[in-house]
Amino acid sequence: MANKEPDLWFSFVRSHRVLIREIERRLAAAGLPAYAWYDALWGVESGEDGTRRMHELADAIVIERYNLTRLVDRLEQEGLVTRARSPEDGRAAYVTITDAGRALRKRMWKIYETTVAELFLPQFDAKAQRSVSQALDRAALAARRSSQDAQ
Amino acid sequence: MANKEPDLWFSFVRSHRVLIREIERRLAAAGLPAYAWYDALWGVESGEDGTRRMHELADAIVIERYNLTRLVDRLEQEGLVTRARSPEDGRAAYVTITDAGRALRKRMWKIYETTVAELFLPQFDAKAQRSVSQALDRAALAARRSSQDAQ
DNA sequence: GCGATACAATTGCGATTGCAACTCAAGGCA
DNA sequence: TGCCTTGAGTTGCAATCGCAATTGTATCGC
Repeated sequence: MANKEPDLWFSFVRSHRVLIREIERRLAAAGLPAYAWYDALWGVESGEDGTRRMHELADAIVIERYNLTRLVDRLEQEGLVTRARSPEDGRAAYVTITDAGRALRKRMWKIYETTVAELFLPQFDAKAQRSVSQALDRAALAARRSSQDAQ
Repeated sequence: MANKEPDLWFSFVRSHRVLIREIERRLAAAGLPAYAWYDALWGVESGEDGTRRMHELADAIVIERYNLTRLVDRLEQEGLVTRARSPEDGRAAYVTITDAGRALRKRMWKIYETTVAELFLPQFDAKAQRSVSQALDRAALAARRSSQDAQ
């Protein structure tokens, strides 16, 4: 996949794809929606009163705004979230999770968590889990900074 | 993003998204094609005589076959690869990289490698790079096994 | 107060992806 | 040989994504 040293990087992208693919496969096999829905539902549910502003949510789950708009459209159509505009700031849009949304997220979480706990986490001991996750967070931060610097 | 312990997993997916996004941004800023093309070009180029069979390539770069068909369509249209069928096995299709394909891959690689070397790799020391990449490979293997077992 | 600028969210449209079905060739095996 | 199953690759169509506007609102400087 590369012609030099960064094996770690290629292990990173390859394992990511394979694992996501397997999670998607198990979710689909259980008749549940795609992985992206979980992220969005959790992003909403974890906000104050199960509510979040759109751009805050987009940032949290690392998804482009225009895609979030339409993802939330779909969630709303399924009755998993509701939308509201803010009286204070006319630009702001808020998303709130519904009971159905919470229930679905929980069902997805069972499969999602099992898969991660079975295939991914056991490959790291407790100490490594901490240090690797910190290293990845630093990388994410560096990347965010870099893209902001470039405007 | 989750409601329990697997912080490592969420750091993993978050950092992956942010990093890929930044790589895409830099490639686009340099007027180069998307990240996916790099993968495909490298997958072809790294084969014997710069040639690979379709399904072998799909497997190597972790992409679905039907998507590979169309990705190769686009690469072929741009003159970056050529296609050929096998005389021995009438089912097999071979892809071969062209000089233009090699040149483009090299140009992309400069940006790609710089980004990874700048934002990602420095977060891990040499020992960690080895052990983490092994852990990720084990996870990928486990996931592949799991999906095969399920047929 | 008013125009220029910045922000938040959305939308039109073309490109890409995912699923399921399909074509054609190989490999059993009765 | 003839039939059935499997394998490799592709395609039709619907869903989703990405880019470049667009709309509407807030804020800043004068």
